[in-house]
Order: sequence, then structure tokens, then C-alpha cells
Amino acid sequence: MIWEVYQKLLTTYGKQYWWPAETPFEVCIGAILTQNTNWQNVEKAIQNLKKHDITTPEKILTTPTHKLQLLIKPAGFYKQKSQYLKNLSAFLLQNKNIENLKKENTETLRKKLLKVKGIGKETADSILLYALDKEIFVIDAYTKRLFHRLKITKKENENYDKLRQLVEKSFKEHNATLEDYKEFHALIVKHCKEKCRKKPTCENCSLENLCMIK
DNA sequence: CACCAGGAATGTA
DNA sequence: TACATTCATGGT
Repeated sequence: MIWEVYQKLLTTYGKQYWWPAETPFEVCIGAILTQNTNWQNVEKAIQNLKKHDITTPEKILTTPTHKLQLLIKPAGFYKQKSQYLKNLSAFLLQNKNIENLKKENTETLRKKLLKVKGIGKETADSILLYALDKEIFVIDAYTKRLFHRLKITKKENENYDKLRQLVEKSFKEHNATLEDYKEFHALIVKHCKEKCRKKPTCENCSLENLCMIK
């Protein structure tokens, strides 16, 4: 069922080519800045950082906190997020660099990321998938909502890791590629933003008719 | 498990 | 203009 949903979305919308960022480090920055915020506001924050040539973990750490806060302000929660960005940068430097991190085992890497204050499951998995090219599936509120409507899950607020493993199991059985993991998450976001609205609830959501609420 | 952490865009009247 | 809701969440 899950694989069919992916195929259906792919035919409907085509490839999305996520994540919109120039470097793996920019993906990491974006993953933190986008927490509880829309992407438009994140882009402004990222542009501000680029304008001031703050594009590496070293530069994030050497930028004074008040200046960093000012630059990322458009993305909201700037006091927390400025600290989160520094936590993440310090973590990356401890492990030499991003390329070096890619060599590590996926599950141990995930556990290490989750220890960084400011990185929860969704953020960790976004970084693993889109910055470190690990075959991990990212679960978000859209995924939970869509799967619930398709009756793949019983509860709207299903357990994160249970859901993730459900998708990963199905993907492994179909010999999915890294690109498939990236595309499926991107497609769910696109579909839900456009069609699978929060209100009203979708009564006749099926594989053939994926939450086509106007 | 409830609550809190800002700011900006969008919708509504 | 005033007010409410929503947004690629995580920590306490």
C-alpha cells in the first residue's frame, strides 16, 4: 500500500528534487531554522547568513550570538535557534566534517544527532536523508495525516519510529533507492499543502482518490 | 501530556 | 485595521 501511494504521488506531481540548498551544511541549517516555521521565512534567514558569508560551522561559532539572532530573526524562535545552530556546528566540528560523518553507521549517527540539543527526530532524519545521504524516511505532521486518512494507521498521532519503520520496511522490499526516500517525503509535503487540507476532514480518501479536497 | 518558545504570511470580516 | 490561524518542531 505504501509503495503504491508513493508511485501514485510520483505520477501525479513528478519529481520534486529536494532539498533546496546549495551545500549539505546549508541543509542542516535549514532543517533547524524550519522548525515550526514556513519555508519562505527560512529562506530570508538563510539569505541573511549568506550575505554575511556565514556558511560554515566555524563561522556560525565565531559569529556573536546577538548578531546571529538578528540575521535569523525572520525564521522565528531566533533565541533558541541561534543556540541550536551553534550546538549543531560544534557537533559537526567534533566529527571533523560532514563528509567524514557520512562514513558512519546510520543508526549510531542518528543517536548522536539526537543528543544535540535542538535536534529532534524529524530534524535528525531530515539531516540524515538530505545532508548525509542516508536511507532514512522523514516523518512529519503531513505524513501522519495522510497515512491516517488512507487508513494505513489507526491514530492520527501514530508513534514516530513505528511509522518510519513501516515506510522503510516497505521501501526495502521494493528495492527503493536513496532518491526514492527523498522524493516520497517531498511529494507528501507537496500533496498535503495543496490538496490534503486540515479542514474539512476527507471522508473518501483512497489510493485512487488521494485527499483531493479543493 | 500540556505548555511554551517568536515572527511572518495568509485568511477573514 | 483588527484579529485568528497556520507554518518542513523540540524541550521542559
